[in-house]
Amino acid sequence: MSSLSPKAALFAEFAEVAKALGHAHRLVILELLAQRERSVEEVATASRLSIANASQHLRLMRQAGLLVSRRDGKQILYRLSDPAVLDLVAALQRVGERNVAAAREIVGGYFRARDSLEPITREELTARMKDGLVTVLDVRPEDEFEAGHLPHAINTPLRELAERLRNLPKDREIVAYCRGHYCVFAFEAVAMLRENGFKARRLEDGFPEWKAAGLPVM
Amino acid sequence: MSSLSPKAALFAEFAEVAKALGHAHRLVILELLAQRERSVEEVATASRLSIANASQHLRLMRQAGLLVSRRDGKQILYRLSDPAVLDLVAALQRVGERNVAAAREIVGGYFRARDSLEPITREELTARMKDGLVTVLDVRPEDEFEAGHLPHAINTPLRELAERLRNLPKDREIVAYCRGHYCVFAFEAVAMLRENGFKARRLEDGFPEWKAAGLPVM
DNA sequence: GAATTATTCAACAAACTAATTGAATGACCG
DNA sequence: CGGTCATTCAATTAGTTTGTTGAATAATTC
Repeated sequence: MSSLSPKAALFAEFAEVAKALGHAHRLVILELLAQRERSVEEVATASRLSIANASQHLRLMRQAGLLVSRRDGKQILYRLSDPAVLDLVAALQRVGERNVAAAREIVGGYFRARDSLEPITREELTARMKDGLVTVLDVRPEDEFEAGHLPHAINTPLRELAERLRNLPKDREIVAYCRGHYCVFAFEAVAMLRENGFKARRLEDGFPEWKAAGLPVM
Repeated sequence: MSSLSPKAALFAEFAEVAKALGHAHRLVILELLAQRERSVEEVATASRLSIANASQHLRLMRQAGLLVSRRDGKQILYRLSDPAVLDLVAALQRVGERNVAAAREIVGGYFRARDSLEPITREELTARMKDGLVTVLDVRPEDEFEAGHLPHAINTPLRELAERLRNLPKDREIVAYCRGHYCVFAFEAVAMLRENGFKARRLEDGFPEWKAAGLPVM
């Protein structure tokens, strides 16, 4: 590295960051950590990896500057190093969605089908919340909800949604959100709600993007 | 791929895009193609790779959706598939610069030293150009200048700058630009100009970003 | 249609990456 | 201070990526 020209060295560093994004498991881990700080074990469990394997992926992303870690008692907690990491992942997903033929097919075949119903933007939702016109539904797991959520949001993890439908208003519009743009929970929730006669829409992306945009969180 | 859940398949596709960015040579090639469409041979020559090697990197990036190619007579010409690719590379560089300790050192040691002089933003430059207050200097190679440049810009490749200093105005501010944020030409040009008593500054980034921002080009 | 030119393909060795296993480390708790 | 728990390290294996070489392909020109 030291023998390279400054520019070549810099580009080599940028390439390291890109490499750290270049694995599906690591993108899954990034989405998990975008919700909240987690221990190695939590990451491993949530992403269905062995502890040692998760630890290795986490170390690699920390070395690339995507994550930072801190010790809390026996545990090591990891989180995103910077909101700019979210922007990077968003840019990656935008290019991926736009340009990759295979991804386009997947998006077309699964996500788009569940989304003929236009998603609502953060701006729109903010306006409607101010007017008290919507019920906001957070369909992420409870622990992620606890770590931060939209103001006045109701938490109902997807698995429990069917049983709790009676608690939701039929007359008001419901806006569901989850982890991010490609999180399936919100798609599924909207589909289920509509099948049961609710007025439901999906927020265009998830909690991390809302928080990163500087909008109020609880 | 077909056996994966839709979300896992999508994340695997995003990972492919990231992998395609994960090599210093490919980032160099992307910077070259951000200036203008080029043939395989031109890319190979400019990036100092063998033809077969350059061809392989280009194919890989095309498969990932970063590039598109077309045939023109005997040659195959490659270009960026979409302006979103520029955003992605910019996001990557931002994270790289912010988070990677090694990169920070390089940036500190080389780029920052040459840039105590604040760079000028696109907005500022647009305003000053309107008032006719600046001379705009394009220090990229001639072929890249020919393919597109800022309005009223003067092209003086860095190698020829020393000989052509007499042709530049001492009383007006000179703003130099080149390929992008991490292109060394503009840094070097500003340093040389200042050593010779000119009022010189650097544009914050390069021609591709200017064009992508929808500003006028010639 | 044969020769020329530009690019890609195929095969290979070297280097690197991913996942697994089990051992080592380091902080906490009784 | 010894035991326990969470994480990391080290070693291994299998698989992937990189760059090189030379042959194959595809369009053009003579």
